[in-house]
Amino acid sequence: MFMISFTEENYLKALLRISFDSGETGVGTNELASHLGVKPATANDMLKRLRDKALVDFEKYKKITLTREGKNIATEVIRKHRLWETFLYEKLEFSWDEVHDVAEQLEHIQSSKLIDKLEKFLDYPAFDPHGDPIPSKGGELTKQFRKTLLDIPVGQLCKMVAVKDNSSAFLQYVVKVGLGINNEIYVQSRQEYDALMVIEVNGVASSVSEKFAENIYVV
Amino acid sequence: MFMISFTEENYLKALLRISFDSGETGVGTNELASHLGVKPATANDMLKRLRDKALVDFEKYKKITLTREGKNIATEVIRKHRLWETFLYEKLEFSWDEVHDVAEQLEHIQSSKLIDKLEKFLDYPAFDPHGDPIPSKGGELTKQFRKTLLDIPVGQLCKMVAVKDNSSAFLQYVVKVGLGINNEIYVQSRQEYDALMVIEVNGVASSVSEKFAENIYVV
DNA sequence: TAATTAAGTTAGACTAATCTAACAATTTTA
DNA sequence: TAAAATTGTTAGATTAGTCTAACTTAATTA
Repeated sequence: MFMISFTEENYLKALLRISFDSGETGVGTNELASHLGVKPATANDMLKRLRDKALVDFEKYKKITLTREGKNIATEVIRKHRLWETFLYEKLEFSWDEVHDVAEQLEHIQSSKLIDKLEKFLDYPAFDPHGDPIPSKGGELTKQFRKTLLDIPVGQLCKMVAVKDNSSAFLQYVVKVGLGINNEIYVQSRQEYDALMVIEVNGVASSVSEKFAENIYVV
Repeated sequence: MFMISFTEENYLKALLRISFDSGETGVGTNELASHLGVKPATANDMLKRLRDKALVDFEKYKKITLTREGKNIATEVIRKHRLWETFLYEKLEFSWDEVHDVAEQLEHIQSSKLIDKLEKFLDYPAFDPHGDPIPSKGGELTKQFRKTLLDIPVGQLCKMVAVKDNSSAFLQYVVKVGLGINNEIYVQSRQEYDALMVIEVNGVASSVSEKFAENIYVV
């Protein structure tokens, strides 16, 4: 098996995440490029290299899909990412919004022994600190149907189980509203015009935007 | 402060290690190149870049030294390396000879918060699993005068405190002889001709070469 | 359906890190 | 001290990953 670089791993991971989030198999070049913060031309070059390595499939001007091997690698990277996040949160006392950026680096450490031992040390966790499922060794990224706060009607109570956006900026905002995993949220009202919502968490009411609401997963 | 790459960090670390081990301040290009497994020309190119960044000092055809800033970065990399080794050994149950290679990757993770929290989690260890001292935050690599097994006269008892060579190959050999940190060694005999020694560890006698003996630190 | 806009690709260039081969300076030694 | 050996440097090339600018194809819409 040939060497796979740090950068290639990031492309594969992005492809899996995008297709997973959108629910569609194929991913576009521009979509991928903007997700990775590179220019479409750059992504196009890399995609050709990944195709040569049989990690992605696509025809000129058509959507991109991961091959089985590409998907396996991407899943493994996500597995590592989420295990490291769990380690940082549970063992090193990192806060919820700090774990992502460091895990972005740690996920690329090459040592299957390391990740297996880490998993054991953490006692085989099923979810990371953001509520996302951790794939098992050689496993799949499980598709769980999830509602967002946007789907909850006015007057209903729900419970936050995970977040979609893992950026530090968003998570700090979530903390500021008084929210965390497993907190209950009561939907007080919603504006027709711009979907601005008033929610109540632990007795404190806050206004949140549509963009905010669609990044909060609830049950 | 400008960005410092993975590779640059390795060059700085190598410069510190070589000058530390040899006891001399200046390091030669060939010496550095062979330590890193690259060609002298490659090392020379990199050294010019490091000089531009004010991390090393040297004049054409002269020995290379680290600047204060270069030394600080190198020391920090070594600090990270040794803390990660301690983590792998103590928390993840890695064996003594397995920790080095993984720590070579982990030492380049950029997050001062991570390394401070890791140090706290490990309860501020002073030595890594190979017996080498862990520099404190912002500290120096302490020069400890150390004798090797080669310095012990026939008929004398000593105690192994550390190893010089951290390669997996060497460490596996050490384990095979029945040696570990803090084990007592009795020097039974030594050949004049090639310095071949017979040592006794826990009642078991073994023959070891000069090369082996000079990589074992004792008190 | 033809024109416009969006999406995707190509060509050519740049930087970092590496190499080989040739050359220059320094050190050793006969 | 002159020749040989060692050590260090330069020039020119290569690869991965990125860019800009120009171009092509596909999708949308008037």
